[in-house]
Amino acid sequence: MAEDVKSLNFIEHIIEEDLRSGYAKDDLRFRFPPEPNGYLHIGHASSICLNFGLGLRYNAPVNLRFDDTNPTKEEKEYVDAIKEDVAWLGYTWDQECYASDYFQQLYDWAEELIKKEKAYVDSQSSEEIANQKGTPTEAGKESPYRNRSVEENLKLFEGMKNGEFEEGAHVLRAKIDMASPNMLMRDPVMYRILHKAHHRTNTDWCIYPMYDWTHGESDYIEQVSHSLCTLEFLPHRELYNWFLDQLVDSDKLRPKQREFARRNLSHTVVSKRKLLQLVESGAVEGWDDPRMPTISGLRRRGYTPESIRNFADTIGIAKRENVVDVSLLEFHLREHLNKIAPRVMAVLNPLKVVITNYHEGKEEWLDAENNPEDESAGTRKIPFSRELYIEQEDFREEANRKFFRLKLGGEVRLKNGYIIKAESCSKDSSGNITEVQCSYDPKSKSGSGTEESLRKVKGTLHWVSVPHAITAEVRLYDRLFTDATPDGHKEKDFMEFVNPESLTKITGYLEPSLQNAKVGDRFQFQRLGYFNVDKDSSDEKLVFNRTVTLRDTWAKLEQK
RNA sequence: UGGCCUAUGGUGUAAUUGGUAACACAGCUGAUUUUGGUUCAGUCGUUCAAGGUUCGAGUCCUUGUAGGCCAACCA
Repeated sequence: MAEDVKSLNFIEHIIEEDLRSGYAKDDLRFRFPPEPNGYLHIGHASSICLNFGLGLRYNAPVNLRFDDTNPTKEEKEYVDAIKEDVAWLGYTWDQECYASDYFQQLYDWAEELIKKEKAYVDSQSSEEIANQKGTPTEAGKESPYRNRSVEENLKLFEGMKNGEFEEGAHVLRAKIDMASPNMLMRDPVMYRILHKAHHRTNTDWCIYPMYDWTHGESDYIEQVSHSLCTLEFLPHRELYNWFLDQLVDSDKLRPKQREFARRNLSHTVVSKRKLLQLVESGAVEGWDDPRMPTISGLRRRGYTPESIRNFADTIGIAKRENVVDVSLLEFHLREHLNKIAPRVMAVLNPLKVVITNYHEGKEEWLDAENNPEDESAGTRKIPFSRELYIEQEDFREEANRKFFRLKLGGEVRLKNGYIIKAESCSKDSSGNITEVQCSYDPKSKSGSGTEESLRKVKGTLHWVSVPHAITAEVRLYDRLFTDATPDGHKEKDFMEFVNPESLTKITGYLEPSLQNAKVGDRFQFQRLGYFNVDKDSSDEKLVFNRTVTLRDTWAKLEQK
């Protein structure tokens, strides 16, 4: 513990300070409060990791609370997806809560506020109320209904609850201060009438509480100690506290709200609205499209929960605006996949190689290491024969010394196999290379221990045996946006930056051991990248997603 | 032109609360390597500006500047 050198973020400093000033460690409790109106994305992951990370750090419970106060947008489908995503990230919540479970308590408290003349029923239209609100630089005007009697307010409020009025006929407002410099304090709406069925309470209620009236009170009911939200809620804190002031019991814990900056990721967007737009416009195929920065998209793409948690941990949390480079996410992804992904060979852009001095019809099963980073992963057998596929870009008729791959007259090692030498090549009528004829050194077999096998050859290529290869659809993903900050341009819509080449589907040739790969299985296709089996796979057809390429210093050299 | 928040390498985050500005990524060199992967070694580069307090300021004060948030019966 004393060796824990990890520095604290500002939230942890606040908690440590609270602890020092007498806060009992057992009183610590956190919550992750999603609204079930969409899918979770990488930005939420940061918040999830923050709250659940705090729970782990202080051994404190963390509730999963659905902020379900708006039946017009919320659905059970989203509740289920959110639970799946949080669990997949590896976290266990203490209680599964719903703001809708507190509707009765909230209603009772609202009546108390009316009795204390801290709330009133306003019967104006939303336009009228908006017009009276004033602006940030000028005070608002008081509603003509502001001073209704307690009795009348009580009666009207009950009528609202009982469904006696049309939507929009009345609202319940807190009576605070129409001249406050904080617009949120200008008699905010607490309840509106909505004749809509709710995903949990069905038609029990036809009035629904607003966010501000619900959130802090839910925290209080659950005795959440630190209620963490994003920066745009900072002005809400005054109102959060005002509501608590009206009803907090001094022998109960009083929650405190603190705000942090939402995390933005380069080359993507993290906003439910924009994500929805991508789905509805057909730019992607759904919420879990592997190009989406949703948790479900990242999962399908092949990301591991560990990599996302490490990423969240590294970027930390603060109060300033930020755009985290996606390469940091990819670093953590590769770091983890490098440790766990079995290596296999697959050729994506095949070029046939014929080993002219290898017997026709002969085949050998060679030993191949499954993961050089993990000895316990063991070895497997891969077939070798006279006809092989290598990558087109691994052969050139001529090339300089920097090109470590196959060229005419040059030698190269076939991974786990033999050293071969390119003797000649064939071309089609338009000059494209169609086949390379090579000779092999029979004594150079990998692992045989012979002098020849130990020879240093600069290049090593991956390959598959033509007669043994199986095929699969391989989906190559590139960044969804061509710009680092697609939604950071005032005069251009983010949709203009959608990368038209973010998905390429090709046929790949794979070593036969992949025949039995299961949906979700992750592999490193050697020298190419990490791939996983997509859920679109069937018994007849394998589909692989490219999760991320390997780091490629050769590609960088070539660009120069 | 009201109120509030923020400002540290290219990016993100730290700095024992006033005491040598550091960590990770990215970049660049080189070594190792049967993956141009991994690993290892090295390297580049930072406190928004101007004043002030102080022996000493990223940290405190003043004034600027820049960016963000706030006028939904959304959350």
